[in-house]
Amino acid sequence: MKLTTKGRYAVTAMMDLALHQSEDEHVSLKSIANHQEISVAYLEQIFSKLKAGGLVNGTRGPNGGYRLSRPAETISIFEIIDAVDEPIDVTRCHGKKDCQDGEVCLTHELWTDLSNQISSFLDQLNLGEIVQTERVQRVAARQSMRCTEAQQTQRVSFT
Amino acid sequence: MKLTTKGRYAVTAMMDLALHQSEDEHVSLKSIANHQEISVAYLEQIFSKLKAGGLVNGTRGPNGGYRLSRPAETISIFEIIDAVDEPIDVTRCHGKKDCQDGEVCLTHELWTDLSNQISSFLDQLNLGEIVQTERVQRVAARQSMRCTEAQQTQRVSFT
DNA sequence: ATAATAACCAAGTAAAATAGTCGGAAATAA
DNA sequence: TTATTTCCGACTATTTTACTTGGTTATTAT
Repeated sequence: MKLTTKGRYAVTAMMDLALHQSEDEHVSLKSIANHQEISVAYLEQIFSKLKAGGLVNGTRGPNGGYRLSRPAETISIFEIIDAVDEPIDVTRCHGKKDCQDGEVCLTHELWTDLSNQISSFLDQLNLGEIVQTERVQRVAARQSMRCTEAQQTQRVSFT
Repeated sequence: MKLTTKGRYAVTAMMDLALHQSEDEHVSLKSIANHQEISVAYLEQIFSKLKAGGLVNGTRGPNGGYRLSRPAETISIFEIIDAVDEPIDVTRCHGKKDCQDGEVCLTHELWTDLSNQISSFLDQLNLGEIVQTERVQRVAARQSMRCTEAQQTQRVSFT
């Protein structure tokens, strides 16, 4: 299967977006980088795919950044991972059923069943609900403290 | 996550074992290699792990080979993959909860939930049941034809 | 006894995938 | 016009995967 750091980062970043975007404000990759300890350069790569997948809109320039293209409740975790990683598919032939001599192999059905299982699980989870859970709120609170500290030390090192 | 060719081959090979072992006969890696198009050398590597995991017993010498260490109905797919691949675990910190600054990251719970989902799905599937499905029986029949052909050509090339 | 067969074992290796970085260009707000 | 930010393509080090190679040991049939 394909569930890599990139996919995890994508979901994390999208949660950060859902947590911090407000009516008229955009969230910059820099702030996400601060919160989540991911480099801006790598986030750029991830967001170019998220954008291509129609999940976010970006605006350039100062005070620019990204926002979700639609309400968090309508964005599933599956969509996010799907946009960023190769498709989730645990079969070897990628569903083509030509695993052995142009015909299905012994275990073909098993892997497609598993693929479906994983996909439907991730598909029923949406960003909005997850972001509202107590646990996520708690972690987010911790992160915004961290962020404030970071900005302070940064200010000190500049003067 | 970890679900690799090795894990797939392991499940395939175990199904082959379940299909072909009889009361007193062992199944050689060579015959599995013939059926499933996996090299004997690679199968050896896989079976050393399956053996270490207590899933199969091997006997050396002519007419030797492997057999399941217990009834196929009591062996789950999860056990097989677990024995051969690294553990199925989609979290980044491998369950240690120290993903970020020694504390859990935003998405930690999400990945553990997914891990559990996958594990329990694979755990409820057992070799015995799967091997008896019509689909598997059909593929197995095709493979034993293939095998007979192979043996015939082999015989020809020797004389 | 000996030859053949088959598991057992350790190490090495080529290719692919992953997880990033780097250097710049274009847009936009102050 | 300068700082900020997205946008874009290419490059690269590391890790993982998917094997192979070259042997050793146990067992059976002849």
